[in-house]
Amino acid sequence: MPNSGSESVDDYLKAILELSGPTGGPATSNRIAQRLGVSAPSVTGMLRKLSTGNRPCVTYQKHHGARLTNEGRRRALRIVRRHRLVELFLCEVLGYSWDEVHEEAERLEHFISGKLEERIARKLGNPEFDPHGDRIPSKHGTLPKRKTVRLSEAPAGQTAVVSSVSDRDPEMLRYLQRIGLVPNRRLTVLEHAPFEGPTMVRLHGERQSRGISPKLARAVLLQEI
Amino acid sequence: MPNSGSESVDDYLKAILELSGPTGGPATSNRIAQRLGVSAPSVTGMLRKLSTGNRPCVTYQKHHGARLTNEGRRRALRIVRRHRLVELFLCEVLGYSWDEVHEEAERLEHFISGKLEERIARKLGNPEFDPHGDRIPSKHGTLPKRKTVRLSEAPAGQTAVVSSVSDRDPEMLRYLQRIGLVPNRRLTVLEHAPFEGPTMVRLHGERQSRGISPKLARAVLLQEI
DNA sequence: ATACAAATTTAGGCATTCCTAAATGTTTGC
DNA sequence: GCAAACATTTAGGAATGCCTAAATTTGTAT
Ligand SMILES: [Mn+2]
Ligand SMILES: [Mn+2]
Ligand SMILES: [Mn+2]
Ligand SMILES: [Mn+2]
Repeated sequence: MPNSGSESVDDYLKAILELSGPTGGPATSNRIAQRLGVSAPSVTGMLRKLSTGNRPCVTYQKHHGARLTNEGRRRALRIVRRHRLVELFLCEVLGYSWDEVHEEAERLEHFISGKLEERIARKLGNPEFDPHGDRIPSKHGTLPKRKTVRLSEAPAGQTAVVSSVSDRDPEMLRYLQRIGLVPNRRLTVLEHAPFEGPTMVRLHGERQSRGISPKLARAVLLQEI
Repeated sequence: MPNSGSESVDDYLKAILELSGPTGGPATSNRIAQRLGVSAPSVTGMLRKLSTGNRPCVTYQKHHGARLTNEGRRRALRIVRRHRLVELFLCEVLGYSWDEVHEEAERLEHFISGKLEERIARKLGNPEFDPHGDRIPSKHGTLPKRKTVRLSEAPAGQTAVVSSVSDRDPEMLRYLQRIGLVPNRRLTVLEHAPFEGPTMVRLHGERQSRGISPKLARAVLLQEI
């Protein structure tokens, strides 16, 4: 079976994809362990397994982290596609709110057949973005990368549009929704207050400026307009 | 964790529920093994496990099969509810045909959260029947039993309505659909031809009578009108 | 250059769930 | 009532994927 892959394997590949970032640098054991909530030795074992076989999913050098192979990247993107399609489907078709969908998708992503993936995508009109503003990889495994910057690192004075927000913390999502810091919202970055202070922003269409905690500001990606 | 239950456990409980039939008699190891496609020793091991713990799901006496406890029945019915809701959802919302849904539901049934179950049921208007005519257990785990008889055992001369059809063989389902032998269809049983011959029926609204193979006739349940 | 701290791997185990081969219990035909 | 036929359990073991404790390696800071 050249095409197996368990729930665990899926999650490791996805974690490596996300930790590699836009650069495609190696993901270290500890980062993977932290993200997946497993011990570091478990990661070592899995990396060894993923890097062997006739179609390895990662290249792995002891003590120097893991990178996805083309095969691994293809698989990871397929899971990400399913994850984001499921999230949007739950919102659009079943009335979920955007803070409820990530947890559900994290489970379901592993059990969506190719046929179901296709039907969901068709039902949604082959969408390009999930509810949090993240791009949905194409059915062929391509994912155009956007030039984005974290709100926490955007230069003061810049006017930009919210590209996406992190989807992992429901409470955070509810707060972002409440203050209107959602994908496609325009805003101007006023300043980053010193000593780990808030990032001050003005959401377009509102009079008052608003302070965003560093933690929140790191969870919001902006795109130039 | 009193409320765990893996995919495997789910499938064993469901198998025991279905093999017990309306009488609630014990399900034997070999029948369970055959239905789940595992070896008999695997079943013995699982039954031993399921029958112990602080909230056993089955009662089990060596060499004499297993019965569900109330707890086990509750769990099994929850899986059956999810299975049938998923089947109907795939048909109604995602355009699946009735021969495609069983396989997909067999996988997904294990990963539907209570919340998702609820949303699906609501979207479908709290339906009572799945696409093959089987009753969907209520959210509270009740399943009214219908008085049915297999077409293969219905008395000649009886006029009845198709109650449900077995959903496990896609090819069979496509054939049944093609000839119109579907839930709610009325028909009259003409005779059972000897030597394992066909059951002759007349579907109401058709002129010609039709021969149904014993195998097919065993897969169709009738209800008196 | 070296010693320490941090990151990572190795060693040894546990839980699940499955398997085959062998032993044992149950049922049935005579 | 008994032996063969059949059903079921026991014994022993494999694959996954996880863990903790104990090495080991790496990189940094004197
Ligand atoms: Mn998500
Ligand atoms: Mn996942
Ligand atoms: Mn089914
Ligand atoms: Mn199943």
